[in-house]
Amino acid sequence: MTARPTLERTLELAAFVPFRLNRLAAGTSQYLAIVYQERFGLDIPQWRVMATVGSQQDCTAQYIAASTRMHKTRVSRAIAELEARQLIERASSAQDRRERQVRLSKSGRRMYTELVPLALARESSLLECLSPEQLAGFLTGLETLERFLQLED
Amino acid sequence: MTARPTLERTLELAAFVPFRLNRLAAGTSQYLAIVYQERFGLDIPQWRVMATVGSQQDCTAQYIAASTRMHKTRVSRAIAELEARQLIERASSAQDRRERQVRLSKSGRRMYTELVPLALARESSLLECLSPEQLAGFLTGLETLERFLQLED
DNA sequence: CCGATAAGGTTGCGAGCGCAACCATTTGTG
DNA sequence: CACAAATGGTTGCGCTCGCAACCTTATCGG
Repeated sequence: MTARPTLERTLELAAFVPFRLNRLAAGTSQYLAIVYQERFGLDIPQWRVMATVGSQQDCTAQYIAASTRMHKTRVSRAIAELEARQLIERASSAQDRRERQVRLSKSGRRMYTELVPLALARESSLLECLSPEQLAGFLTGLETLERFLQLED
Repeated sequence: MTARPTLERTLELAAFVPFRLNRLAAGTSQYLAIVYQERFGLDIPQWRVMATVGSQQDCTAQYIAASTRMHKTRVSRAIAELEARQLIERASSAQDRRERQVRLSKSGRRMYTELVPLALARESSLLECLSPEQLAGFLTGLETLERFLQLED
């Protein structure tokens, strides 16, 4: 356990948890990039939109923004690019003509069904470096931090 | 424990660890920003340079880039801004006139001694949401992941 | 029923970042 | 000793992102 008094006069960045979490997140993204980027030519916003639309068809840009925690302009641009690549389709909603329903196209769904197992396998291959007890402990801490920072949906 | 078969055909982003780690890192940065940003007017690169130079005086830009894992251009610009604010000073090295030794100025050191306790306290206040056992388990998993992804110095 | 306000979504713009190219200096090699 | 290659660091450029402003459509209040 790395207990540490609060009154220290120096700060080692390599031991500072916020820094380590940023570094870990970047490393993890890098580790995952090989599946969505090199193989499918998606960047992170596009990948997140694909993942969201794939599991929750007929959703709005707003819903995507909320559940991915991305800014709505970032979502808007990712959607526009995916539509240009004909991976998703948009239809104006009948009830509310401001919003547009987003769904996967045929080729989008094909990519999705190919992409998801690879992404999940990559996640597993990452987490396999942890023993079952380590994984459980890590996820418990992660959940508590998420609740504390109100990061859940 | 969130065991999950690898052959699932759908992916819930909210349960996908790489996504959750990115979200946590962003949330943590946000949580920390109040000390270095609002109070001292530093952005993240500047804050990291300050932290590094403060604990390791007379280091080079290269050393800062390596230990913060930032791109050397990002470091170069952060240093230039901190120098313009007279928080750090640079002196050309005698042995190798390409490199420049970076150190905190008087006012830089004053800011550092004010900043470090606040940052550490903020880190503690974040981690206090975890029980001691949760913290230990979380840090253990974090370390293992760091080793696996080769994120250490 | 009309005007004000809000909500879904897009776009112009400026800031920050990484890549590649560059300058200055040092090190290695014939 | 000279020249090629490597290293520390900076800068031009294009890309991405978030903010603010905007357009369109819905909703609310009188």
